[in-house]
Amino acid sequence: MASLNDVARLAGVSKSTVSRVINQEYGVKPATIEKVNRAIEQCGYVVNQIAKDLKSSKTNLIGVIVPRVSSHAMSASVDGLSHVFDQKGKQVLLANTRQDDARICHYLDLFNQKRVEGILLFASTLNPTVVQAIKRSSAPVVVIGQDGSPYNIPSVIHDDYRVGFCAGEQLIKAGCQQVGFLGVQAEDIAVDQQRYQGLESALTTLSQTAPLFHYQGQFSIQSGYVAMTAMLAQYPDLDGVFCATDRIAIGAIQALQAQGITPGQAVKLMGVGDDELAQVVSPSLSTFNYAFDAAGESGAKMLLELLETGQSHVSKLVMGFNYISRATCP
Amino acid sequence: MASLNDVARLAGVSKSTVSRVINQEYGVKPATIEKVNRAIEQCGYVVNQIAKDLKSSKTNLIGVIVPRVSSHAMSASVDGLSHVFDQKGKQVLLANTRQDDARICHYLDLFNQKRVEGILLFASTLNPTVVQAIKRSSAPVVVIGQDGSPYNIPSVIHDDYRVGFCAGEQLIKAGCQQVGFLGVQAEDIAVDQQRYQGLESALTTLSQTAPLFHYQGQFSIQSGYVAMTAMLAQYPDLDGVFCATDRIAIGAIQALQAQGITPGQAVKLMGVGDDELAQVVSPSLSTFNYAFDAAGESGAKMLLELLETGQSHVSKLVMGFNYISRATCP
DNA sequence: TTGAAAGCGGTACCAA
DNA sequence: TTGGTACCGCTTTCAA
Repeated sequence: MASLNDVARLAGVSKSTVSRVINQEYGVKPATIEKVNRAIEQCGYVVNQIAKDLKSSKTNLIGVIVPRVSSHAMSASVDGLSHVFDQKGKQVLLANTRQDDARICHYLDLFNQKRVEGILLFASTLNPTVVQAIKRSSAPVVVIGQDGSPYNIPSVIHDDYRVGFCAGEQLIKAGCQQVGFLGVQAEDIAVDQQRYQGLESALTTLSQTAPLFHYQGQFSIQSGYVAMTAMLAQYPDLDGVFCATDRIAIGAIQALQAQGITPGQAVKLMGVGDDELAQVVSPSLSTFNYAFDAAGESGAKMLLELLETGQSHVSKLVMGFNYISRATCP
Repeated sequence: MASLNDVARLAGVSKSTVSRVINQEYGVKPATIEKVNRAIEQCGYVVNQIAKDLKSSKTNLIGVIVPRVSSHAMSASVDGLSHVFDQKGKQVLLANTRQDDARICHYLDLFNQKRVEGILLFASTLNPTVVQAIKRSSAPVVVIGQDGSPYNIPSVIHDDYRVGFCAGEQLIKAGCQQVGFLGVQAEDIAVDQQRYQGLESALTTLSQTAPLFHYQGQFSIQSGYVAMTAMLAQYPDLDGVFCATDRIAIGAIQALQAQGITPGQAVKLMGVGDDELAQVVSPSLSTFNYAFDAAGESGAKMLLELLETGQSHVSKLVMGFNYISRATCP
């Protein structure tokens, strides 16, 4: 592949001159420009950004680590953030951990070697190993989805505790007295712990009851189905279920229907995330709108501010939400 | 940020020696290794992969261009391909055109400057400008989703014509006699043209009729709704609709229901893609299973083979599909 | 207006 | 076993 040197030789000028022409610098004789451009054309020269990056120690690269991309939350977030970075001329290096948290550290290190300017980490857990890896990263890291502020890590989170509380409120308002929670792994503070605690708080505060159960499954329709089936057997009297995600809720709906129960009547339920699925499923699923694209954008902007000013004024950004009432909890 | 030189000075040895220690090369005195490692620790040295990349002219970088990531097809494909690249130690540089085809060329050029080793392009159109940009790319390009073989561009495609034909077959078998097509922009050969032509061929061959209409809208539920509403007004007698994607079909279902028509009875319909939505919507949507994750993987493997052997034995890979019969076309 | 040379942070060959 | 040095491809003084 042709280099500056090749072009220079071909045009019969020096490297410096070619460099000047390429970067449209001031003070090159038009005739020389012409000569050089012909040479560039002739040998199909393409700038070597690697060499430039090395020389300037600037890569315009942003690392993004995700647990997977095929979920409403992830794909919307990635669309959001990529737009922001795009406008700033930053390129996105994408790493997919496939839900294997151990790989987070691996990618954090790899990204630092590649000299990314900053890293956006979509975390489902924030264990000590990960925190440590973040701490030793030279590139600033913004965490999305979990609260890193206790470790002084700038984060964008959803208002998970309050969502749980609202869910409790709504279920109580709808007349539920036996309410359970379908969550995920305990390590997921945001999705499992916070949402559960919010619910618990609402139930104790507003109706002097405690959640009937706290099931911990996976992020899938399948898992929601299994969970709901099991809980239904164990607590035949339950009349309200708060599901940590819409997909889990969809599984729960299917499980209820399999038992001849119409969701929204004897048993009310709701999910979180406003996945397109929620609008489409029948009966339609009451849920909370989480602005995932905005969260991605916000994380990106936060990181950019961190890069530009050396520090961000916001150390923790809590995204709001809206309750969307549909058929499963009218 | 500390460099080899800094470490060398700190350890009182030469760059070469530090390099040897870092790369665990053979023939360094244990005491020296110890010294160097202490120095590395002390100044927090991190390998500069940019410098290595320049020296070795090898980046381990793969460029991936997508029109957007928040769709079932895209997100599943990206999950698939990232797994394959991961295993080979390749990193993914992700570009999001946001459905703006003009940006494809921009990214192709940018990626070449960044010296990616290869490019995976998810295309919704393959216009002459794009073809030209692909041709001048030094990094090999594999196209996914559109057939580039006429231009001698290796591609992974879905069997769009045959899907259209099968859809026609199924609708006819279900008794439909007035069948229309809800497509997308004409530039999308695969999704709009091929699927339509397959349908047309089935109808003319098997029932000596022609499609009632060929509507061209967008890739969204909303657009499907609008389209179905309009077509229903124009062709009140229609009894079968083939939708280019599941999301369009979902919109169509909602439009039918808004008119008091039960999809699957007087009007049968089916989509393409086996989006999770199709399983969840009510009545459930008959569709064709496209293995998007496998398509992503295949594209990745094809590209890797191209990189390793200099040329691929496969120049066009056609992915199969399965018909999934559900309530909208029993 | 142009060229020579140093340097970004590594690797690799040759000498010592 | 170690160090010196050239070089990867580009930018950027400094001189000419």
